[in-house]
Amino acid sequence: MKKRMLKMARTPLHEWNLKTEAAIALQHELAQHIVLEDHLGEVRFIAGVDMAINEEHNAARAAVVLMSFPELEIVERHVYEEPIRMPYVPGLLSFREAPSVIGAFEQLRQKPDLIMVDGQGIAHPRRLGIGAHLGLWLEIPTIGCAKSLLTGKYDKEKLGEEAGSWVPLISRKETIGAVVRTRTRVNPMFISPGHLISLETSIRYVLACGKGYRLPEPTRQADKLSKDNTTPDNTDVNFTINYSSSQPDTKNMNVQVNQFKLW
DNA sequence: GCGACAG
DNA sequence: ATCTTGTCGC
Repeated sequence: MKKRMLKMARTPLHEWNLKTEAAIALQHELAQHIVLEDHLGEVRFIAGVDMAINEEHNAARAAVVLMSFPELEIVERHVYEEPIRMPYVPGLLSFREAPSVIGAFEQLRQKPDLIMVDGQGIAHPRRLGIGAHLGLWLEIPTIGCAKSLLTGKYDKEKLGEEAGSWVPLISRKETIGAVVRTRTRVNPMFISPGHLISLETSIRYVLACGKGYRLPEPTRQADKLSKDNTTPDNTDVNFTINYSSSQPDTKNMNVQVNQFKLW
């Protein structure tokens, strides 16, 4: 029997296997469609996504964890693995990671109201970091939560040491995000709206998802799931492997597990 | 021309 | 991203 999952099946926005020049041109084009006003309804479910790479096995593993809000309890967990498609190129991260993340998202039963992505939102050279790109593709509000800076400047002196303090991230005279102290005396996070959300609201949700760690809980859980080879928890993990990303439905195995270690 | 450069 | 031991601080 087949499992029901979200059918986001519609005409694909675009191809993913593009040459550098085409990818850059596409980012400029897509950035024009980003909406930075809040288009959120009641937020009951927030998803966190992250990736892990295993060069040795040429495997890319994407993880998505759906959590209830504001309780922040795990509702669903999915891991999607496939061959690595592209090398990492600063500014073109989404072309390497988004396809896998989308594969993981297609396993979700419950559609999230908000997504926290590991990487930049619009705080990107062409204003289309992976957070913004995923928001456009999925048509769901997204927030970019990066652990380091890609582009932009900020007043390091004015950033307080206490959790909750933040300063704007500026680029070309414009505010493209915020440098947020998510934990006292710990390196800040670089937050920027992805799509269908404002910067103020983005910061609000990131702080509301804080559990005393540097990473907001949804992202932290996804990070753990993509890296850990075992999951000694209560909730099961849906593990899907696509052995041929070039031919999506050729070989695909999907299993429920609570213990896994494929590398 | 010279650096900087998410994960 | 991944590698990789001990160690400083609340």
